[in-house]
Amino acid sequence: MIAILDCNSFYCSCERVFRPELDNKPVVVLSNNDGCIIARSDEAKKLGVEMAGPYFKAKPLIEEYGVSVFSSNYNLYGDMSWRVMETLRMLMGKENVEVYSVDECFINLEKVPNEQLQRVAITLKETVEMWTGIKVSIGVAPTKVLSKVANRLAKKNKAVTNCVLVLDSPRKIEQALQKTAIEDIWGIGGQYAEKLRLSNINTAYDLSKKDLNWAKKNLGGVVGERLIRELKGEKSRIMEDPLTQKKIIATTRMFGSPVTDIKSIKEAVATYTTRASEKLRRQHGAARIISVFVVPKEQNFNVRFRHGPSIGSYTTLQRATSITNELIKPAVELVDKLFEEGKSYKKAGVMLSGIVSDASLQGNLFVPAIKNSQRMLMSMMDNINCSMRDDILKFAASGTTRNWKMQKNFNSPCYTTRWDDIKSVG
DNA sequence: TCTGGGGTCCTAGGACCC
DNA sequence: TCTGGGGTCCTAGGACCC
Repeated sequence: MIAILDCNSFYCSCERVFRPELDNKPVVVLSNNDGCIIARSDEAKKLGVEMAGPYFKAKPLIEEYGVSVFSSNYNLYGDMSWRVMETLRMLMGKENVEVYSVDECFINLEKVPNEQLQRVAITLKETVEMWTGIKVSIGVAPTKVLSKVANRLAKKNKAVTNCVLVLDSPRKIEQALQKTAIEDIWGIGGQYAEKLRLSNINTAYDLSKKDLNWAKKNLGGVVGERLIRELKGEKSRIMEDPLTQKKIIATTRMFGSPVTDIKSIKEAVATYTTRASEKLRRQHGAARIISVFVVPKEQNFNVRFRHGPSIGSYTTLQRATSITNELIKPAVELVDKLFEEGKSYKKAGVMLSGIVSDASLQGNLFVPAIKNSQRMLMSMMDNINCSMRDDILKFAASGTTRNWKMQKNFNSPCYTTRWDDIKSVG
């Protein structure tokens, strides 16, 4: 059996751990740039605050009910996430925990006898909550997709399930599938849901009855086929190796306000490249392809949502590298190619791909070998930036004024990752 | 006035190779 | 009087996830 453990209203819960007076009060967390709402506590959901809705639209409601508002604080969430995952790795063995996202992970329960599943799940839940202060929900079932179904129902009926639901018999699975609408299945998005509804397939149960060839034709080939296998209880998505490296590393941001000068865009791109190469070094990788894109601010007021077209280009380097300044140079050159005088931009991004492991770096006969001193400099900068504040050390290309920086008007302190911000007691 | 950021996997089609 | 078949790699684009 497989479990999925998922933190309840994760970002809100993180904020509340350090502000216990907000327990049982409505709380929301905003996306970067304070643009839209990306997490809501149960109390905020009940008030009718919508997920992913723009903040300015929900503002009247938020003010009326005195909802607490936070800008996103990814240092805090990343650290709290690590604590949750580390707790589970300690309890179940790290080879049995697959981190799926910042607030979710799959847990392999193959070795747990069926009659103990419920007890084990409850122990996991209680231990995580006690050690980290973060509330979680757990769904257990024979496959990943079914465990997602279980998890969703566990959360939906908190009063009955206490946030733990085990689907350990064909009858329980069938009932759960009947209670799950087609668009609530993991892997069915808006497009497919609409298509399926037109064919009169309305619940997960209906879909589980379709045959595999039908899925192959109508549900995106092997992806759909696997999904239906999973719904039928046949394992088709296995536990994945936690050590695999990311294939793409991206750092992209909206600007705090539209930008019209190339210098600011170059500074932003240099800064994003710095961030991205830090992520790259963290997984001991090196990248051979660097792409840069910019998004012009649309002139048409009717196009209000979803980023307009982005304009991008990429450079393939002679050899893979993880050294920041070797990546900044081509990145900034790409900006020269993309930027158009007189245009106004609202977003830019950097993506690293063609990633190989640092250990297996392919040399290229025509470029000199990497200098060790560069490597040491990089790792020193990473250490200093990590242990002190963000960005204490940076490259001159990143600029010092940064009027493109995003807005964050409701920031909470970095309680767990910055010495100056640690809570004092008594 | 004002709508995020960072990923994954898959398919199709073209280029190229033997 | 007639032009294969199979494989790999790359890119663009679609769909989905949290």
